[in-house]
Amino acid sequence: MGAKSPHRGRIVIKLNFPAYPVQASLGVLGRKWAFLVLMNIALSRAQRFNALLRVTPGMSKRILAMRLNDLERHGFICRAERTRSFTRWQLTQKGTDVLPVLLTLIHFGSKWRLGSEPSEGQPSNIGSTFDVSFLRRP
Amino acid sequence: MGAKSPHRGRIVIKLNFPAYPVQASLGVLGRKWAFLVLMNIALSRAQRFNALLRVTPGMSKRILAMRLNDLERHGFICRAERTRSFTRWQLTQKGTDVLPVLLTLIHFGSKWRLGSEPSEGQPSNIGSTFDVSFLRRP
DNA sequence: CTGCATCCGATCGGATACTG
DNA sequence: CAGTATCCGATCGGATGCAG
Repeated sequence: MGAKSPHRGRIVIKLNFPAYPVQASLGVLGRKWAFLVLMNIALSRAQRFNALLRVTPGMSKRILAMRLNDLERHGFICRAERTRSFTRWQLTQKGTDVLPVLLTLIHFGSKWRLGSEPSEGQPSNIGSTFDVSFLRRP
Repeated sequence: MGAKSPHRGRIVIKLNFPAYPVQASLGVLGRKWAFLVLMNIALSRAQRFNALLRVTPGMSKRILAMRLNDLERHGFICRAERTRSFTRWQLTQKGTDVLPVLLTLIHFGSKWRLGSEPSEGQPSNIGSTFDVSFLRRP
């Protein structure tokens, strides 16, 4: 993936990413609610449609359905169970591999208290909470 | 930040993030080109307007200016030098703290070859390359 | 060289209502 | 319960031109 070539007597290393992975990631996960949906599927036992809807205040049914489709099409999640009355979603391997990104992002976000800065105004996600009450142990 | 309360005889831990950090981060960095601009400032010696423009094929002047403003207003970057003929941008501490996120994101993106999947179609960033030829050592 | 102003088509996502 | 269909205002970002 790297190539060397002389450049004014110096070593030049040129990396060329055919499809730049960062923006490509953000293209899917950067959409509104997407990361949140992924997290909630990852962490909750409530991987069913209305449950996900409940733990994500402010997100509409339509957006949830869209995000589930996006995430499924891109291989982040899959249907673990599908009866005639409900569907249960779960992470794929790829989806699981995103979690480290998520954690560093949370770490960063927490450190800098994103969302409470003066210039932030009204972030589009204001009021969205992350409810992990489902994490109760038996 | 956490609260315990009884719930059907089990322990319930409820975390409530007043402003959810993930989406808040993405609100700034998730916009098109934003992450890329931040990276190029971080890694290149070419922190000047047209230089950034050159190493980011496909991005328009207007968008670069917008992203620079966004990133500056949110404290990711600042002007290191401003003469009447040019400006040099550099990362702030906050901007530097984003790099770990970036690295995990690159790691993930590389593993899954984002952008080259069948269902990806035409990612919005197609053709954007990450040129680090400026990393030549003296 | 480093931006800002304007225009404009494309896309996004919220509200609401409907369906198997 | 788990979505789909339709509408619509808001926003985004690309193109182009102008300015300090």
